[in-house]
Amino acid sequence: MPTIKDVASLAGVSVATVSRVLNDSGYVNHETKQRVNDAISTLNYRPNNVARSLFNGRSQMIALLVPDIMNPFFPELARAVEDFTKQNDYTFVLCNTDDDPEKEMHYIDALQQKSVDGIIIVSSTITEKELNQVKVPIVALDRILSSNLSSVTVRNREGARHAVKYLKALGCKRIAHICGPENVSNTKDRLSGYLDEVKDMDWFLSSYVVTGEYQFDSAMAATKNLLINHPEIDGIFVANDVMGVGVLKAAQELGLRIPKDLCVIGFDGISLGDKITPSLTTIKQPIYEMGTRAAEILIQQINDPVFTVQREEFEVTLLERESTSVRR
Amino acid sequence: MPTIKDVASLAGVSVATVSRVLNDSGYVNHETKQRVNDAISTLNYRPNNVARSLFNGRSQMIALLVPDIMNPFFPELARAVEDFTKQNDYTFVLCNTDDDPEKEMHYIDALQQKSVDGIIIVSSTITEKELNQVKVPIVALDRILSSNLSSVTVRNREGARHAVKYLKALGCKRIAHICGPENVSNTKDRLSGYLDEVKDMDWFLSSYVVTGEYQFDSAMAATKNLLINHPEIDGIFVANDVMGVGVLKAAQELGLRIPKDLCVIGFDGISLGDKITPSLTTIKQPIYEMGTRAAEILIQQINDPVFTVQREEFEVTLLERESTSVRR
DNA sequence: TTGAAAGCGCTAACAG
DNA sequence: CTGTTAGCGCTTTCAA
Repeated sequence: MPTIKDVASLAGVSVATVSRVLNDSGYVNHETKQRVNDAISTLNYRPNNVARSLFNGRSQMIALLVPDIMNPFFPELARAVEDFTKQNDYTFVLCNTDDDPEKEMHYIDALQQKSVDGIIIVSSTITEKELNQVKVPIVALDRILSSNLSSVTVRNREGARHAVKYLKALGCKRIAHICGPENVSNTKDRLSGYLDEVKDMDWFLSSYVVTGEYQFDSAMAATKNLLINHPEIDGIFVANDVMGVGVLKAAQELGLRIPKDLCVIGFDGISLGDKITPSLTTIKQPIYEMGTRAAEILIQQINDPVFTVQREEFEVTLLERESTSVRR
Repeated sequence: MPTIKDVASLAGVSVATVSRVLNDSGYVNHETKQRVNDAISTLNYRPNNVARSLFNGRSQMIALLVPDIMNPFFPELARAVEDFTKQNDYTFVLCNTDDDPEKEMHYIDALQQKSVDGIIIVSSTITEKELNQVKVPIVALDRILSSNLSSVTVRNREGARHAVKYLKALGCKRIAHICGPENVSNTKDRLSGYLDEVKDMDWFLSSYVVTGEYQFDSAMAATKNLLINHPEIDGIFVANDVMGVGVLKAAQELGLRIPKDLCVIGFDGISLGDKITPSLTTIKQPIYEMGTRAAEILIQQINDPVFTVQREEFEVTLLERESTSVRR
């Protein structure tokens, strides 16, 4: 790998001059510039980013920490963040934390030791104390972590209410809810929205709420139990789409006809929902816009040291598909 | 952020000594070590990795470049690489290239400028010329890129033959193939395996092979066309599972009963195949083992400068599920 | 308009 | 056993 010195001696100038043309800073004679650029291309020189980072303390690198890379929601989110950060000349890296506080802190430490410029994080487990260890700008995505942290989320509670109202309008008489892990902020919000709509119904039972841990397998198992114990259930609001797919699978294995016997509505709007049969009706989040906005806020905070917490809450929309729509 | 100097002065020693305890190298008095460690913890000192990297030219970072993070195959692969690299004290980063040569080279450049220690790459588009730009150890995964590059792949041709033989054994009389993009090495191998088994059949038509570009949407569209033009088709071997899901969707939209009217078998063995109804029979790759092995080879090449190309080819297995098995 | 030199934080000789 | 010092490759004063 050639260094700036090699370029300098080939061009017959000092390293300072090379640095100037590299960064387009200060004065440099047009001809000299030419010579330097020639040297750069004949040597195929690339500035060493590590040295740059060491000097100015920044790395032009932004990281996204997600809890579960196998849930398609997060790759979709990652695409958005990647696109936006790339457009702004940052290197984007994606890290998977398993929602494990240790892995999370490990990544945060490692990234900071690499002078990462900023972090976008989807987390439920991180604590205020750990957050204080973070010296670089940080934005919470999808979940709210702390009141003094910028965040990008959606109107979870309203979305949940919308889902349940919709099931009612379809004629569902007994509506259950498969929720996420209880420590996740959006689990609580979506559950609240559900309860808003059903808690005063005469048919409501607290056993209509079961957890699926935001995982396919758990959701499938939980649904089978639920439907066996409560065959009267004719509608399920599921707190995310991956679990929604699990609910459909469980219902089909029990021989239920969707949506005739059971209506199912998810939450997220991942493309997987449209790939399966029957396709999954859902409350759609503007995933791409959310990722983009989080990246935008982060970059803004990186550039502007004045600390201003921004909280952005996106609207959600009902996306009607086969798991509810063809009911007759 | 405290530096090694701060630690040194707090502990009343030189930076060299601090460095020694940090790296556990050379002799250092037990008591001194204690003092240094105390200073480290009171300051909450973390060594600056950038400075380390600048000095020794390594970053303890390994990157995986994948063509499509939205295809669940790659997150599954990434999990494996992540786990293994992490166990070996590397920071793992995941980069999405879209199989776009420009994005690919952009990442490779950026990573090298960050002194990345090694790269695992899944690519179809990269050329020998670009490969020569890469100065760090590199391992090809899932696809073969060049004869002088280590690689981890599977027995694609044999797997494909196995798939087709299996369809025949089930009683399929007209078997089609949905293939991947033609520039991908495993597309060719899987196609060859298919042709091995069908090209001499009296029923075989070249129009039984159509491309699905390894994408859900393309595969779904291609399948509809295929089945409308060739209603006699009663079995399809699909070159990957994501397309397999698309084939099932297309067939169901056409009102075909699976597997009674049409048997479908995919290739990959991603967990998605088991989440849908009917679940997708497939030729299963040992995804986790492959990712692990690629990481292992890479780390070996990082540590051992002696250049030895390793080519590892894993066996595949038939995973029988509902898209073929309940045929009667 | 250009160059010399200091220093970003760390490690590894080399002395002592 | 410990300290001094020279860089790793780059950017940025400060002088010229």
